[in-house]
Amino acid sequence: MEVGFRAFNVHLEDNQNSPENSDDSPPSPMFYDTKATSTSSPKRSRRGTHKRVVHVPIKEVEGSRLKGETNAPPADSWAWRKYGQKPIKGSPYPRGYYRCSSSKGCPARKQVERSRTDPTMVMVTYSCEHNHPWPASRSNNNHHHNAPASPPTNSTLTTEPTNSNSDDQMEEEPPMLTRKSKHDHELELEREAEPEPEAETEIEQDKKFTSLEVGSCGAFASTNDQYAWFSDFDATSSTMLESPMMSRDIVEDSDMAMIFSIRDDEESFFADLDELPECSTVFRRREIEHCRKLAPWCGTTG
DNA sequence: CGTCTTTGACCTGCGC
DNA sequence: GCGCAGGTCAAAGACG
Repeated sequence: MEVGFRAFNVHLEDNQNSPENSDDSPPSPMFYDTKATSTSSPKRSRRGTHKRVVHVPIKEVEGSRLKGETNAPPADSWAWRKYGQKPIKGSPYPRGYYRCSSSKGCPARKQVERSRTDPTMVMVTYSCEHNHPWPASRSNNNHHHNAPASPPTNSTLTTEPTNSNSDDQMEEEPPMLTRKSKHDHELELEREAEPEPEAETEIEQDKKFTSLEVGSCGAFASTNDQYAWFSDFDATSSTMLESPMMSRDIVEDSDMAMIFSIRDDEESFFADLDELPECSTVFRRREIEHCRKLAPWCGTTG
């Protein structure tokens, strides 16, 4: 199973400086101005939508790789359907275009492209938000272990999604699961179904987050389901922190700041875990503990 | 049979 | 206004 959707680098595509460019050379102007301000045409509005760029280690992606896809989409719990692929000038890797297939009219889209400078990373650009709740079937399972992660809020570490309203909400980047990975994911969930000691506290956290989330992600029903996918992240502190969703609130916490500072260590730590395809359960536990060390509030109610 | 991937063509936005 | 590049559509084929 995909260890989860770990965004090692999350950036809000805010016109201005997209730091991520530092990572990937900025050959494509898109990264700088894609986020236009007017979403006039519902159809092809290249710059009409806000985009969030997430860097994900290819390793994770491999887990969900579909038939030798060069850059399979990192797994999140939404169902994505590929509708196009294009070679990008300046990049040796093509960019894949995916749209949410969980719901028919869902405008959510994402672009998956391997990093030019770091082939081990894939850049996932999300645009538009889901106009439907988190897939119920999945959320049910997810609820088994709601992670105490972090407050689901929009925004990101670096920039505040001025994007406003609807577009931004995408934050809900769900731990997506592609067709095949979905199955695996569910199997994993079954294995993990066992309640954990932290369960209660996690629930508390969940409640807490629930209240927080409301309002930030208004586009779709703000319910636990909405963030059910969080469970996929689980206590993956590192993931959560960098997830576009939670970043903002988290960052507000001084503790979190510390976490960010140590993120490098975490990365290496989790990187090793990545190697383990089915360590999700252990992984989560360790993450939780780790998280607690880093942030006392993590995994506890107070 | 339904869904998804692939792929070429078309459309739109932007820079010159 | 023209050309380039990115983004999307839609048909065909593949897979479960």
